[in-house]
Amino acid sequence: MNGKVRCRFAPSPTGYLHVGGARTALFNWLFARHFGGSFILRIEDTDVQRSTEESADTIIEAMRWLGLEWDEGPGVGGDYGPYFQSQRLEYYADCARRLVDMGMAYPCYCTPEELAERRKERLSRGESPGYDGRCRELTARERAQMEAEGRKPALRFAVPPGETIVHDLIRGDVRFDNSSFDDFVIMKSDGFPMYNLACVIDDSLMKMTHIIRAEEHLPNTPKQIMLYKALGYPLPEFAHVSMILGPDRTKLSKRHGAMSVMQYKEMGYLPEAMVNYLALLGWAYDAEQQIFSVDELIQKFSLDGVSKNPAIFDMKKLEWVNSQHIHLADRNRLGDLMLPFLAEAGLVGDIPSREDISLVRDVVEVARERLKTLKDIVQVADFFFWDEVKFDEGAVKKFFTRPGVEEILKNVEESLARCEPFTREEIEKTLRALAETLGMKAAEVIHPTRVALTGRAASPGLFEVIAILGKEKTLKRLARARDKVREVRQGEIE
RNA sequence: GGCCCCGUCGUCUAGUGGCCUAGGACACCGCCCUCUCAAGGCGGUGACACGGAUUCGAAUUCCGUCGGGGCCA
Repeated sequence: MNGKVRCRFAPSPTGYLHVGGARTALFNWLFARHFGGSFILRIEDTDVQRSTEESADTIIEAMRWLGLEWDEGPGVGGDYGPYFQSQRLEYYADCARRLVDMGMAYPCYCTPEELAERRKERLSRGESPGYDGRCRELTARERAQMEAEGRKPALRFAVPPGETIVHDLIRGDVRFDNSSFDDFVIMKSDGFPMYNLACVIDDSLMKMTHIIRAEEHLPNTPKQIMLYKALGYPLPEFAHVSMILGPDRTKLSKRHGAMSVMQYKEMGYLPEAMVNYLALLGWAYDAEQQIFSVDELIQKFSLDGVSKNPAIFDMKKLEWVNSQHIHLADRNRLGDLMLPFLAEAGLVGDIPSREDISLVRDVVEVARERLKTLKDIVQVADFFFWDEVKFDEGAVKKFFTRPGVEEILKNVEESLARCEPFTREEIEKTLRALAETLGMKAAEVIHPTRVALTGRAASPGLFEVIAILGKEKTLKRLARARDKVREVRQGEIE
C-alpha cells in the first residue's frame, strides 16, 4: 500500500442508517484505520426529491454511536470539501462541459416521457429496453432546432467500443463488454448530476484510493471506470462487498424486523457488539475467534478475509455477541447504560438518584451473565428496585404452600438479623449453618427465601442478592413474605 | 429481456489439488457443574446444489444445469 489510504462512506440521506450501510461504513473505517489512512464521510444528497436533512442527521448520529468517527466530512470539515454533493454542483457541471467539449458526451433532447414510451414499445416487441443512441448523431442544425423548441437536454456519455475490466479486490477481474451499455445519462436536464458522474468526480477530487462499497454497485463500476478514463483521472482500487439478506434470502427490508442501527441501540445492544457482529457478517479472521474488541478488529481486519457470499442477518448470533460484550464491559459504564431502560420500566426515576446509580452498578455484577441485551436488566433485576415484592403465582404455589415454610422464613430472618458483617460470604455461612441446624438441605432454605426476596423461583445467586439488598430490606421482605404465606394458606382453607 | 455476482452444516464461516472419514462459532439436543435461572465445561445431530470433464487424487480447476441475489428502467 504505497501512499496514504483514503476511503469513504457515502450514504444518500433518504432514510436511517441500516445494518447493510453500517457494515459498509465499518469495513471502510476498519480499512482506513488499519492502514493509518483517512476515513471520509460524504453525503450524496443530489436526489432532491428524497433527500432530507433529518435523514443526514440520523445517519450521522448512528455513525457516532457506532464509534465510526470520520476524519473529513460533516461537522469536521477537511481539505477536499464541501462534503455534501448538493454543494458541489459546479464541479459536476464543469466536468460535464469538459466531456461535451471533448466529444465524449452529448446532449440528448429526448424527454423522460418519450423515453418511457419507446422503452415500452421495444419491450412489447420483445427487444431489449435500452436507449437507442439517436441523439448521438444529431447535427448542429438539428440541435439548434431542438433548442429552439425549448427542449432542455440531458447529457449522455458516449460509451466507447471495447471492453472494461474491473479489478476487484474481493472478486478478482470482472469483464464487461462496453456494447452491453447504452449511452447512459450523466447529467439530467435540470442540471443535477446522475450518480455515476457525481461519484466519480467526488472520489477523484477527494483523492480516494480505495472504494469499498456494496455489491449492488458492481454493475455501475465499468461505467465509472469509463468516466475516470474520459476525465483523465487515475483509477482507485475497487472492492465490492456482498449484500446482507433477510432470513428469506431477499434484500433486507422492514418486514425482516429491525434494520435501523439506532433501533438496536434502543433494544439494548452495545455499540461494540454491533460492530463486532457486523464485522463477522462477511468477514472472518480465522474462523476460530468470534469476539473482538474494536482495537483488535482494526489490527486484524483485511480485505482478504472478506467473503464473496451474501450473508443473512442472524439475530441469535447478534444476541450472543452482545451477551459476550456485556460480560466484558466496564461495570460502571454498563450500569449507566442500563439506567434509561430501568427508567422506562418505571423502576428508577428519569433522573436517577445517587442511590439508584450506585445500586445499579452493584446489580450489574450479579446480573450481567444473564443478559442478552441491556434491556433484559428489567426482567432479571427489577426486584432490586421494588418497594414491595410482587409475587409470581407459580413460585408462591411451588414454595410457599409447603408445610413449615413460615418457620423456615422466620428462622432465616432471625439468623440474618444476627449476621455480621453482612457480606456475601458471611450470609452464605449463616444460611448453610441454619440449614444444618434445621436438619435440612441448603436448597430447602434457599428456595423459599428466594421467593420471599425476589417474588420468583429464579434469580441471580441468592447470597449476592441478599448482600446487595442489604440487611434492612432483606428483613423487611422476609417479614412480609411470612404474611404472604399465611394469606396463601388462608386462601387454601377457604 | 440483457449484463453481472454468488452457491460448504438451519445461520456466519475455515478450506486456494493430497493434512478433509470437511474444522470453528451461533442455534438446537444431552451430560457435568450448581441454591434456581444463567454463565461455563464436555459431548451430539448437522453441509461441500446437481451433472460432466481434467487429474493417480477435487469442496478446492474447467464446462454445463439448477438455484439465489443484484444492476439496467
